[in-house]
Amino acid sequence: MTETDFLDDYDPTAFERPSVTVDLVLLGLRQGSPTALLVKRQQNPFAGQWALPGGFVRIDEAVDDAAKRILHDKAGIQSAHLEQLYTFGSVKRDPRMRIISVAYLGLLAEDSFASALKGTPSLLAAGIGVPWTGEKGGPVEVQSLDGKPLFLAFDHAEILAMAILRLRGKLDYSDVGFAWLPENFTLRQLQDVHEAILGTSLNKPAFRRRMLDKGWIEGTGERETGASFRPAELYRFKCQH
Amino acid sequence: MTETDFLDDYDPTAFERPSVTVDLVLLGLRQGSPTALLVKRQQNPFAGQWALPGGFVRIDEAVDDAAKRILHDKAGIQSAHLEQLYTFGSVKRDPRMRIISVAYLGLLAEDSFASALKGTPSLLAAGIGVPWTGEKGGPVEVQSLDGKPLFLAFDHAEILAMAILRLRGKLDYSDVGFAWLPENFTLRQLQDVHEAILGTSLNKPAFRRRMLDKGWIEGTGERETGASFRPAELYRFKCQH
DNA sequence: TAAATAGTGTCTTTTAGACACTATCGC
DNA sequence: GCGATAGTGTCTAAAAGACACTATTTA
Repeated sequence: MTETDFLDDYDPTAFERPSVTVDLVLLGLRQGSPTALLVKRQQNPFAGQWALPGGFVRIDEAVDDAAKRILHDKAGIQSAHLEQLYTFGSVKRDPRMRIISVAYLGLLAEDSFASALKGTPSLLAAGIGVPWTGEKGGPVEVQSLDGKPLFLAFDHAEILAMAILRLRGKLDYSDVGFAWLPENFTLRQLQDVHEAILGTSLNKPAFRRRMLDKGWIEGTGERETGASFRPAELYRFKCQH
Repeated sequence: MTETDFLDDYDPTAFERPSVTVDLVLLGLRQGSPTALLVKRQQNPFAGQWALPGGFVRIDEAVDDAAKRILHDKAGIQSAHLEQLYTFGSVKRDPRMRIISVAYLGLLAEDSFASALKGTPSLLAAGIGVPWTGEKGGPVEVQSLDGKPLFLAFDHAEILAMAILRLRGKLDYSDVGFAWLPENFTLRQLQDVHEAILGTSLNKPAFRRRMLDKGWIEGTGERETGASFRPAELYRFKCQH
């Protein structure tokens, strides 16, 4: 509240305080589909189920910094596109105690995602199921890469659903569409990312026109290598259009 | 963090916990301009400056419920369009102690706004200054209704700026544009609200077409009264298009 | 009938989708 | 030259802006 007449009414030290945590929705692109990084719970509650990586916010640490620290400590990732998503604050979301959790959305480039999986064996890559195609939100269905359904602990399915909606919503007015691409990329790759996020197919000429007209990207003059056909030009994202 | 192997590493009871508060950005429309409700701080820090109404989240209370309670207790408002905005979590945002604040955006219809001002004398209506027109965000300039600049306490100018950007961003894909209107309204009133939020003027025929094509509103067959010229038809918002 | 605003018809401009076509690479 | 994909030209459809025009009410 940070407001003095309220402090008069309620001395904060006289009230029990909630714990505050950060939960990370870490999304990458695997085989053309959005994929989340999860950790398996070893103990109750929700033992054996999967959860978002998370951790406590320390008393001398900004919430944003806690998110970065947990990204590093829990997922072994040095840096990623990280942004605050929403704060989940219902009373009983953790059955043990009052925990308010600030959720963050992190987008991992392909190499980042792969090395996190390799370097931290407790992590699992999970595909995002049907309601990805849905509109309204609500909990999301998640499945392991071999197709088995996974059950997420706590309200984490709801958090994941919100992450996905945010991603879609921000796709065409922010730089989130570039987070899953290497520094230099082809327009085809960019279109693949957009199609994966939106879950639809897009018109090629229209997509090119829009992307080039926005002025967010510029050609490098270089071309992709390794293709057994005509190589496409490589583009790069011009920071801060 | 609601994740057991983390609980093993860090016993939450062993760590000092932050206080969690809610701050409300309560916006109404006064004389065609967006206007915020502020309270004057009586004590240090920031004594004499203006702040957003706020209060502590109780240990047995959902954050959303805290926002509703503070809306009622601090502003005397029974109900309003209230949605979570963002969580401000830097370490030194309150110089006295560690406070993490979850900001909410509330939109008040004209009568609600007026009766809040009347019923709670400590509240002030403040106009929103220049950077309202800006694009990027950053702190916002605020002025009293007679044009004098006001200085907001803490990071509240930043919170207010974010509220404004959120409002603009959600205007054409959500129902926020109706929150400032009575149940029955004319298309001219609706356009005025949109123009106030966007800070631009809009094309009348195009605006009508878009609104009617969306299917969110329906005519009532009634007409406005009290006009000294041709009265306009009254429309109503069809909940949940 | 004058004043003032509600509400509409239509032309132009812009933007998006469809689709076919040309260009260029490795083999 | 063949296969395959990059990249473009152009037609069409849909949406948005501009602007003038008609309609309706009060005074």
